[in-house]
Amino acid sequence: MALKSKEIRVRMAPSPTGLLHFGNARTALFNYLFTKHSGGKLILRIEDTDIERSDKAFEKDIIDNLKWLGIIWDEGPFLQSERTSIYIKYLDKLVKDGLAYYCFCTQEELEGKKQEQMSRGVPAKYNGKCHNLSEEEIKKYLSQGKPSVIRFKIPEKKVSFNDIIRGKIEFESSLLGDFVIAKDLSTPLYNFALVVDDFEMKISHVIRGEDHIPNTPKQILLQEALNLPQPKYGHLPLILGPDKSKLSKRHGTQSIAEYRKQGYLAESVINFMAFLGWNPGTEKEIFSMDSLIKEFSLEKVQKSGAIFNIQRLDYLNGFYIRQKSIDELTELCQPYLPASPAGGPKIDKQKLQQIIAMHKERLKKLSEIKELTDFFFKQPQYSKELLRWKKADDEQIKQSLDILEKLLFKIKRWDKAEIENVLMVEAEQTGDRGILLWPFRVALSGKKASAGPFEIAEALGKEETLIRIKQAKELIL
RNA sequence: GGUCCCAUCGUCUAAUGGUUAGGACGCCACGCUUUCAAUGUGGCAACCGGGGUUCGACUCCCCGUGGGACCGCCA
Repeated sequence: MALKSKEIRVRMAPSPTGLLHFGNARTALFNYLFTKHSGGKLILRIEDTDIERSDKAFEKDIIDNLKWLGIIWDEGPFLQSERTSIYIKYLDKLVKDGLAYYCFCTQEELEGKKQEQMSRGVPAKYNGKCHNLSEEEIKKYLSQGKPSVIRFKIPEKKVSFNDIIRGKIEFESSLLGDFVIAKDLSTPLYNFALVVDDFEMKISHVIRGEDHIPNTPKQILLQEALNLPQPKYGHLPLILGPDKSKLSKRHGTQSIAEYRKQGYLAESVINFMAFLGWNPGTEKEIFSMDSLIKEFSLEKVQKSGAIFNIQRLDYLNGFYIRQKSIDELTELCQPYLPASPAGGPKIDKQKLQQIIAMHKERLKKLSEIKELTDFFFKQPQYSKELLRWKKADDEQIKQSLDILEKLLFKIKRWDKAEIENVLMVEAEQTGDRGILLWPFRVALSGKKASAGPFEIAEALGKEETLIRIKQAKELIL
């Protein structure tokens, strides 16, 4: 049965049994892009039928991070746990119609069967043992309180659907086995609740991970039994770990929250995720959410899985950081910096912006700002050897520091251009600028790699700069 | 084991029967530079294999092979 309405209605249906991770988030993004591109409505549905594993904290994490990413829905969030009365009607009908039945098999019994089937090389599926139970037997077992579940009676037929991304996919339903659709009359399970909800919410397109392909025939059969329309399906390729298996916890933390905490920008994560399985067909690689919406189409989605490549995310994040204004970037870096300098020079807002500005293009993620700029907030600690430029001896280093001290002391207008002017004249005369400039930079930063010494000196201020030169001299003695 | 899905540089990918197989990340070299970045230039690097179809296959078909997903009273 085809959907009557032309309206495009799409759902994101995460289950709150874990944090929002790259897999979920990418699926959510593609749902969002598809919906917005086609002017449809996006519905957020929380699939929390499993009360054991569902957690409000996860639900909150998913919602918060979806918002942070800029993936905004039009309706919901709807919680399946609050919709049981709706499912019950449909479940009831199915049982009354004889299309679903009680099963009293124990889990041990079932597990043994499955192992046996697999070792025999036949499809692992339920054998339909309880399908032939009589009314009396069922009543008896039920009144005895014997544990039971409700299974859907699979009709034997070919089930096929036309996947938007993959084309025709066909299954033989006899290989499926009667699956469990509810624990009891008031506790529906995933496959059942989903089919009812997709109908109730008038979902036109189901866009989800490839791992759901095997669920699709089950859901189609359920739709047919309930006489419900069939939405269109599109199965996205999986995001893979370095070992090419489905991305999961064993590949390390993949939660969006964790990346966010490390200082990845939402725009980088979005741009990155979009290209995991999709590309515009042009050589353009930098996309904002708006331009993604404009150019996205499911037809251009890849069929094969994409390995999660952190280096690319880092590159993108560095790129987006460099696009930020100093104002904005300073704001973003603030949480990663010490609240107040411990023993170092006073740092006001303008100074802070100066410091951020000189590290802008060295940043791959915001959290790195701490390590990069720590010497502004406290006296640097370093070994004497670090002051040595190439094969300079102690005497040479001392001489350089003396010259620096003398020249810097005389500077009236303390800004980086003036400092550079004064020092470069001297540095050029030595024939190797490093003789003067390397110890200068190390004395100020205590690092073997840092931003340029002139801008550091300017930000540090004349007094602090001279203090640090003196400290370097003490080290060399 | 069964079912299903997939297959271009290390990675993400372009190519829709005719290209020196293109771009990006990463890597290497060089330039700029006191260092590290950023940046510029250049380089290395791929059509899984075998059969067809065709004047011509990365592109279409078949068979292998390889990888993956699923086979829950999870979603």
